[in-house]
Amino acid sequence: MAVTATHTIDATELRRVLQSAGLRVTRPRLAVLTSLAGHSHASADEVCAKVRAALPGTSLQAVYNVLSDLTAAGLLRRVEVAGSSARYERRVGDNHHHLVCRACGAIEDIDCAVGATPCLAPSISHGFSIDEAEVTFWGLCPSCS
Amino acid sequence: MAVTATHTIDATELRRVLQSAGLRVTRPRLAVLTSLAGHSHASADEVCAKVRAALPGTSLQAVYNVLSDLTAAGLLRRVEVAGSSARYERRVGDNHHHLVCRACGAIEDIDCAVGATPCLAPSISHGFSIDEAEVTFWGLCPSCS
DNA sequence: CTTTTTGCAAATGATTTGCATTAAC
DNA sequence: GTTAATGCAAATCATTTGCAAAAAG
Repeated sequence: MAVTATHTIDATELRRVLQSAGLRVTRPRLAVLTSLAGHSHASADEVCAKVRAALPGTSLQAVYNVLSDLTAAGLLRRVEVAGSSARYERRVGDNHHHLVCRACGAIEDIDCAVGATPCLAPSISHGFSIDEAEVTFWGLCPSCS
Repeated sequence: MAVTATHTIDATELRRVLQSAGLRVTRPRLAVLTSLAGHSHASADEVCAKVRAALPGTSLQAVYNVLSDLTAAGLLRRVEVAGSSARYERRVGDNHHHLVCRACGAIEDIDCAVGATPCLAPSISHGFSIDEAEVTFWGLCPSCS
């Protein structure tokens, strides 16, 4: 039976991504990457739900494994925002920041004004060698305000 | 039996703090506030250990209750850093930031260069009304680097 | 055929909840 | 005396771990 065209296009591309990261190409991994297309910030649960739509019977633990492997390989970025479970996104390595709605938890990406890493420097560093400045903007999204 | 002098001084001050926040003055609350003196960033477990030194038999759940009440009353600030349990500090309302060691988890306060809240503004706000910019600087502390 | 992944179950850790007892006011 | 806070146990939630069965290269 033929694989649908839309999946073929994605899969070929994603297959390459996995292989160049030295990871085996598996159905759960392709499904996780596919589910995180666009600029979504999905939790493990949400990813699992989307993955199951394409690959029924996938276990939540398998999703956790995949997310962890892909994050370790640098293919995903794990975003931890106070008060909610971890979220994952495909934008990596560009040092962007996040805007979080206090009411509904919605997350938006915010491009960093400065391209450098870290993009900010504190006045006093207490002798630390700083490699990243993580910025979270808190507020209310248009629908909640 | 006499209360020790050092406790009396603290307690009088702390008692006022609790009362002006509309909270009852209890031994566990005084002990929690005392344990968070200085510029410590302690977890619930650490607070509990310190509290028990002064007030043996205090339950961890009571400490959680107290921390939650005091945070809700604005007497404590809860700091959540990715990868570790929540920490509490007594510096509130001054919009300061944190410096975290990736290796040992040590946390230092960083005064915000700007006094305003939020101290930063993103270039694009996606229609959000932003009230806070939370900044976490990641790096290695002097002992770990 | 060898090694990595998956899937399931069970464990862990942080935190919250419910409720009777106790302490503040 | 009322009302709020404590202490204990049990529940919950996100996440990790261990191991046998299945799939990838």
